[in-house]
Amino acid sequence: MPELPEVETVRRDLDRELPGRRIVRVVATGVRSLRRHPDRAQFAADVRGATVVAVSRRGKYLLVPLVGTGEGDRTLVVHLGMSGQLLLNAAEAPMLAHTHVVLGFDDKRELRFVDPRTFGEIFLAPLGGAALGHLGPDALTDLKGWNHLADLLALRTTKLKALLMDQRFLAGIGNIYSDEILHRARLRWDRSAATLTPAEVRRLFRSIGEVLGAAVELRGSSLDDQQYRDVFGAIGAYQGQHRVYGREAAPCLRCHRPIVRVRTAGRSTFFCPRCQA
DNA sequence: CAACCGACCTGTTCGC
DNA sequence: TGCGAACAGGTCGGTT
Repeated sequence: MPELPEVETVRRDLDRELPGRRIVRVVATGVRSLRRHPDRAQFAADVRGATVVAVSRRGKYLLVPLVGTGEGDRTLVVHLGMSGQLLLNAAEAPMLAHTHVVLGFDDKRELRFVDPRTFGEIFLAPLGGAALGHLGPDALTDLKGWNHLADLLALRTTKLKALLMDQRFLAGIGNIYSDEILHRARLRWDRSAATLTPAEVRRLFRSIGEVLGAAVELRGSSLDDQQYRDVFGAIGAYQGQHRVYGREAAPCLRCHRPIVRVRTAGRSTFFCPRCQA
């Protein structure tokens, strides 16, 4: 479910709400959500009593550095997977099904990790550790210019969409935003990365920033009004700006020809065969 | 290195 | 109305 804009929306809200708050209660029941911590009681003991320093993000991972954890300071890392939500609730609010981890704060609020499909996870990592070492530059904050992107693209023969979604190449882009970025850049999903002209690299660079930036402004995409929610339970609004994703057979908003959907590597890709080349 | 596949899960939607 | 199949924003590991 959540890609960079959704995770960034969660990050911004949590970074406004949590720093300075102390964790006074931990419920750590989710075996799969805490799969890196076979000893969940130990995880709870390590987190209890710690104070949130800040909330940052790298790609689709949320990073919550803590001071005062069991064995020195560590970072709480959260990945939402396909169906994960982080909700900031009053302690007395009813508990949703599939709530796997609850952090109770010293202001009577709780941060709850809810995740029906359990593809997401939560774990503690050493501060500044190598837990996320496989990630490439963050697609929103680390791309310094179109030459930087040109350098990354050089020598890559992969298809553009696969490359944009490869978290080792650029961190944060998933199935929705890769399609939206490539449509805005007027590039086909199956173009080999190494064949881009300088003008095309520039279009791709601009499109990455514009699509992700606009999606963050609108607090992400909530496709079926049930899935992605921000920490207050509200949906995003960027789905109303989608130009290709979920629009099979609908007219392209640029050239009015029908949008086409293909399945590759088990997932849907939407594009306009006329204006993407 | 690149492309594809199944696996990991639950919930919702679609077609008969 | 019922029921199985298909599908869903992600990632990993294995195979070709």
